[in-house]
Amino acid sequence: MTRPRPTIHDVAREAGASIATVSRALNGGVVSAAARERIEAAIGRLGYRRNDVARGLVTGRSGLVGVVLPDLIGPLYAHMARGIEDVLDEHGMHAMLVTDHLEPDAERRAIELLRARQVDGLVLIGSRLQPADLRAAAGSVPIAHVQRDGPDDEAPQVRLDDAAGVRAAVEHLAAAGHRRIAHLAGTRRDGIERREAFVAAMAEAGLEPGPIVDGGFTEEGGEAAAAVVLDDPDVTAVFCASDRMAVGLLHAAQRRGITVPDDLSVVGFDDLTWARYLCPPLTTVRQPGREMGRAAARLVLDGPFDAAVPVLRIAPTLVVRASTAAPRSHGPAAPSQRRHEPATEEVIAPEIPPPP
Amino acid sequence: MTRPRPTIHDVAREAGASIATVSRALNGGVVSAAARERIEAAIGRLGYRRNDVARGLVTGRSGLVGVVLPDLIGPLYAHMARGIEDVLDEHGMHAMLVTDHLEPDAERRAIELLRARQVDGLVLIGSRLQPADLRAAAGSVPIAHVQRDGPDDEAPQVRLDDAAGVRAAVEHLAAAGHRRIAHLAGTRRDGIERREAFVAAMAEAGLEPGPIVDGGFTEEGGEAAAAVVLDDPDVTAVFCASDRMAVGLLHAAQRRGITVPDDLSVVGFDDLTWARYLCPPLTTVRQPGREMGRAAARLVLDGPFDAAVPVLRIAPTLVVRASTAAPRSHGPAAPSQRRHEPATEEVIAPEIPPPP
DNA sequence: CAACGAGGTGTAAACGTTTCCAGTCCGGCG
DNA sequence: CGCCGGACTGGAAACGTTTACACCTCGTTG
Repeated sequence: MTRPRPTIHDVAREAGASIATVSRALNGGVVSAAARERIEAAIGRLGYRRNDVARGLVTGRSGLVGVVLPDLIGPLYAHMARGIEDVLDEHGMHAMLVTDHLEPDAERRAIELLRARQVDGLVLIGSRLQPADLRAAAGSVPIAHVQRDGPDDEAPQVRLDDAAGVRAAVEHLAAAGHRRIAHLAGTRRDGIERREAFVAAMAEAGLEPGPIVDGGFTEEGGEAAAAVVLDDPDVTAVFCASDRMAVGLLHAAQRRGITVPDDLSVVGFDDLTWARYLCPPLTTVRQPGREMGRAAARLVLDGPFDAAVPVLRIAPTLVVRASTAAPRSHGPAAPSQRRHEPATEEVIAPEIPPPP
Repeated sequence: MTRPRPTIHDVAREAGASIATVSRALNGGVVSAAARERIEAAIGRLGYRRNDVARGLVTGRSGLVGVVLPDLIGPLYAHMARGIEDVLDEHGMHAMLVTDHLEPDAERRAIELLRARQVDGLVLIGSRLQPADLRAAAGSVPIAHVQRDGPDDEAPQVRLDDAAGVRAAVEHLAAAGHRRIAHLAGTRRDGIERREAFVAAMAEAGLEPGPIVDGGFTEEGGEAAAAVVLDDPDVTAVFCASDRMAVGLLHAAQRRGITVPDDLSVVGFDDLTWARYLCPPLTTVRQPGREMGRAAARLVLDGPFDAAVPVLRIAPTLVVRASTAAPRSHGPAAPSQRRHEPATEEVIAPEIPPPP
C-alpha cells in the first residue's frame, strides 16, 4: 500500500539514464533535450520528490536560516519573523524558528540544535548570550542580531534607532506644553538606551527629567511603577518604554479616576497590534518589526556591506493617537476625543540621523 | 582558522575506538565504562557535535514535526504553535513552522517542502486542501488537523466545540433579557458552523434569530456588516463570529453614537490578546489555542487512540466582560461600567457535551 | 574440561544525493 | 584522413551517520 518513496535511482532506471544525468536535469546542468524529456516524464510517472536531507548532507548546506526568538506570542517578534521570511522566500530559503523564552540556556541549546541541522545562517532576536558563549555555540555560522540584548560582539546587528524614537516622543509632548514628564523604564538593554535617550531629549528640550521608574516592560510592572509616578502632582505626561507598560499605566490611572489625555498624557513604545484599540487609542513609537526582520535576513545572507559599521539602525515613527493632548494647566483643555471615536492617526517619521 | 567540524571519525581516532563504538556511546548503547570515558573526553577536546542531517539520512527520521499555519501574526495561531511546541519538547522533537497565508497553493508547497525535509509528522492549521490533494502532497506522513477548513478527510483532527461556545454566548445574552440578537458571520467552515449553531441556540432559547450578515472575519468586514445590523432598531445585541469583527462593530457603533453596552450588547469570539483592552472590554468566547495545539501534537505523535472518532472537540469558555448588559428596554439600564474601570472577568465553562 | 553466553568491539553496508573525472560520440577543421 | 573540441553521459567517490553482523574474550555452568 504505502510504498517507499522513489529515489533518484528509480527515476534513472525508469528513464533509462544514469543518476548523474537525472541529478543534472534536476539542477539545471547540461542535459540533452531528449534525456530531459524522458526524465521529466519518469518523475511525473513515479511522483518523485527530491530528498533535501540527503542533498544537504553532500552539499553541506540546508537552505535554512535558524531564527532564535523569545516567543511567538509577542506581535513584535512575529512581525520580525515575517520580515525574515520575506527575504528568505526571495532566495528560495526557509526559516526554522526556535523560541528561547528569554532563557540564555535555552538560547544556547537552540543555537546548537540549529547548527546540528546545518543551518546556513542564524538570526538572533534579543540575544543575551555573552560574545564568547555565542561564538562557541555558533561556530562559523554567519549571524545577524536583531535588537541584541547582550553586549556587542563582532556580528552585524539591526537595532531600532531608539534614541530617535524617544526624541520624537519627548518633542511631541514638549510641543504640546508638557513640562514635567515621567518615564516608565525597562531593564533590558534597549530599555536602558531609551532611558538615557529620554534624559538627553529632555535636556535638549530644556526640561528637567521627571521621575523615572522601572516597570520591567510588563503590564504588571507598568501598573506598579505607575503608582509611584502618579503620586507626583506636577507630572502631566508619562513616556513609557513599552506599550505593555502603558497599558498598566492606563489601568492604574483609570483606577484613580485620572482621565487620559485630559489629566495625563501617555506615550507608549512599540505600537503593538492593539495599541490603537486601547482606551484611549495610544500615542506610541512604532517599531517597524517587519523591516527589521528583513534587514537582518539580508545581513545574514549577504554579510554586512560595510564591515566597519556592524550596527544598522532602523528608524521608528511616532504614531499620534488620542492618549496625548495639551496639559490642563495650559488653558482650556483641548477637547478630548469623543469617547469612542477611533482616533485619526498622525504619523511622524523622524529624519534619520546618519550613524556616527 | 575555521577548521571543518570534527566528525564521529575524528572522535573515534582521538579516543582510540571505532566509529561504531562512538555512535553507541552517543546513543546509549552498550559500551564499557573505560571506552565511554575516553570517548567523552575526546568529544570534549574536539568540540564534537552530532550532525543531525547525516543521522536523519540513515534513520529516515528527522525529529521534526512540520506545522503549516496561516500566519504568525494572529495571536491564536501563535498560541496553537506554542501548544505544539510544548508537547514536542517533551518528546525531544522540534517544530518547523511554515506559513501559507491562507493560499491553498502555498499550503501544498509548504507540505512538500516539509516532506522533502523528512518531517516525522504534520500539523495543519486551518487547512483548505481537498482530501485528495492533501494525500498526494503528504504521502504517508501522519497528519493532524487543527480547525480544518476543508472537508473532512480520514486524518484525525482537533476542533473547537464551536456549538458549545455559541450556545454559551446566546444563553448569556438571552438570560440578560435580549430578544432580538443579530449575528456577524464568517465565511470559512468554522464560521458556517457557528452560524448554524447560532440559529439552533436561538431556537433552543425560544427566540427568532435576528439579522445574520457576513463580515468575513475581518475588522473591515465587521464594520461594513455592522452598518446593516445597526439599521434594525429592534436589535439589542450582536453575536460576532470573531473578535476582529467585533472590533469593527464597536467602531461602527461609536461612529453612530451607539453606546456599548447600554444601547447594544456585543459578544465576540476567540478572546484574542487584546479583547480585554477594547472599549469596553469585550465579552467573548475564548478559544484555548494552546490546548488545541497540544492536543494536535499528541494526535500526530501517538495517532488517534480511537480511529473511529477522528475529531477531538475542545471546549471553549465564555469570558464575560463589560460589552454585555441587560437591554435598555428592560427597565433602567444596568449601571454601565465606569468608563475606564478594567472589567472584572467572569469565566463560564460550559459542560462538555459528549461527542455524538 | 568443554561449551556456552554475556559483554564488548570493529567492519562494512547502507541512506539519497552531488560532483569529479573519464569517457563516447560527432562535426568540423587543418 | 587524422585530430580537436564541444556536447553529453555514466561510474564512482564522497558526505556523516546508524546498525546488522561477525568476532573476540572471559567467566560460568553442565
